[in-house]
Amino acid sequence: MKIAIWNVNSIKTRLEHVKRFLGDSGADILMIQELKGLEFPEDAFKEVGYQSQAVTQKAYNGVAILSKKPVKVIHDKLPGDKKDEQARYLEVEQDGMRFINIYLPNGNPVDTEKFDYKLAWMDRLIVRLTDLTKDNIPFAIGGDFNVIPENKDCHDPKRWKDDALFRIESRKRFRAMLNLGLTDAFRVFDTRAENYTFWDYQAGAWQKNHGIRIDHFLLSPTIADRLQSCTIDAKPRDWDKPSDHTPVILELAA
DNA sequence: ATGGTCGTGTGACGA
Repeated sequence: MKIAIWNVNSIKTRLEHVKRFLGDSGADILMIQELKGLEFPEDAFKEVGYQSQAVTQKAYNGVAILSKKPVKVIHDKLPGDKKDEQARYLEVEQDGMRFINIYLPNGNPVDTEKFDYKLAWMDRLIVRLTDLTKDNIPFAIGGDFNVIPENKDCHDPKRWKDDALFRIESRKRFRAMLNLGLTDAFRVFDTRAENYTFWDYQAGAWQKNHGIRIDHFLLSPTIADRLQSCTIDAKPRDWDKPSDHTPVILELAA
């Protein structure tokens, strides 16, 4: 089966892009982030053969899971803080597996409460993934992690040195997730630098390949055993009016 | 060093 992730930077603006990607990729499941609005075009996806589950809020954030087959929603927010209203987490079940879609907080500027929120959100996520691991529940978590794991995951480490996406506090927590026994699916197949999933709209970043790798798939051990491929599909970044992110596609043995 | 770009929703803020 094929599962993809994509930060679309507004579903209203990128509806045709997403439909085109579904057609091109034939993905069984597509997890999208940054919907950026209350409305979700459920009917438009139904017309092309995908049911959807969406968690939305006004203007910001928002995540959805599109699927050819039905899914059961397990959590529509990250457990651990009843006061957290931001639409950033969706966990569903299909065929005994959990698929978790996240839009992890950006965290900039680092000298504000936004960075504290990011780190606290990551701590809650580690608790959730620890629980799933203890219960031996097979899962794939994917989405916009807003973390640059290593130097080679950005074009210019000096430029990112003090950024919330690259600060040691963020990378340490990402590492803690890997240390649960999870696999960074993309890195199984390609360990080279200059593989990116995001390029800023400004300063010709895309044309110069000045990007960062911040959209990830992490797999629990039994799912990792079925891993066949994980690739970055850079083509949609070159379409008209693109998102600033591009999809990552995961293939698992049936 | 500065300004450079998008999106929401029509301001300023977020990325």
